[in-house]
Amino acid sequence: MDRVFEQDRVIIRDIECFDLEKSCLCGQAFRWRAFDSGQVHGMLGIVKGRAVLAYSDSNSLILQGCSKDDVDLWVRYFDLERDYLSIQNEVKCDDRLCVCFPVAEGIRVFNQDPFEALISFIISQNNNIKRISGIVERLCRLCGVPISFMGETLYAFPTVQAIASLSLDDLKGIGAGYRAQFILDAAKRVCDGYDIDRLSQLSLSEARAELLTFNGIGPKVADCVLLFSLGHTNAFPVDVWIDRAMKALFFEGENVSRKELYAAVEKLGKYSGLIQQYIFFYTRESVRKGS
DNA sequence: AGCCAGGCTGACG
DNA sequence: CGTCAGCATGGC
Repeated sequence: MDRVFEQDRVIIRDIECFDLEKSCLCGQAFRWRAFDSGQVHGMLGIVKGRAVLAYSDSNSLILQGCSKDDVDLWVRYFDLERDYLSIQNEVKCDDRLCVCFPVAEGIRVFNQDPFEALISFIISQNNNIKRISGIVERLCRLCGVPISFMGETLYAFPTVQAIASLSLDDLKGIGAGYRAQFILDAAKRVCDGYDIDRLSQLSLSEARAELLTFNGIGPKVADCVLLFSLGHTNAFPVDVWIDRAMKALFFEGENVSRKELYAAVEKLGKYSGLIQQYIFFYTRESVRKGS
């Protein structure tokens, strides 16, 4: 995985197992969208206030608009240093999980900003991906820092202070509904000094217990934050899709208790969270195509 | 027109 | 411990 620097872009070569579009649109992050610059077609995103147009060319990832100083940030974000080849191969050898491929081939689990993940997944509860994306986007337009990129204005995910100083009506105005209070509570708590990053140092169960003390955060949202932003590759978010899929794949379609389900998850090992993304994508994809 | 969505809370048994 | 209504909103 070597890097080539050009004037306004960086080329990262020799990347295996990376389907950029799938990874950006599979529901783990809510701010990526397809974009056509006229010259290249790729994914447009903004992370930690840095905008980028990312696109693939054979085994290379090209980041247009990326400065030299930010390459490490993106390598970390896209989880490019992890060996997904061996993880995928192991999953393919599992009789119950192999059905996820090649549908889910190339999905990588991103390392998002923890505060953004915290707020985004609070919004995600009892909600659908399209509407979640809309609410997050309106939140960014409401109080995020504007950035000019590729001829348009993008908005960074708001700072902790920016969200903490919103009113309940501001949040209801962008469609957050009953989650408005949860968002505000979380932002105020972080603004008052709660250290989210510290959760990456704790064990999974300790970190879960911490997040469960937030108003509006339960087991599912907690695991999303831990998996998608804090490096807990064995956090395993169970939503309605995963619940159905796990029962179909592991329990012959029978209804089992949450405890039994988590026992099966344990056996998937330290990368169960990554496997969860394969299952999630496969399940939703097969529903979308009908069957 | 209803049902559902990357669920959680509080009440109740 | 498990179950369950209620919750705001809009996509389908």
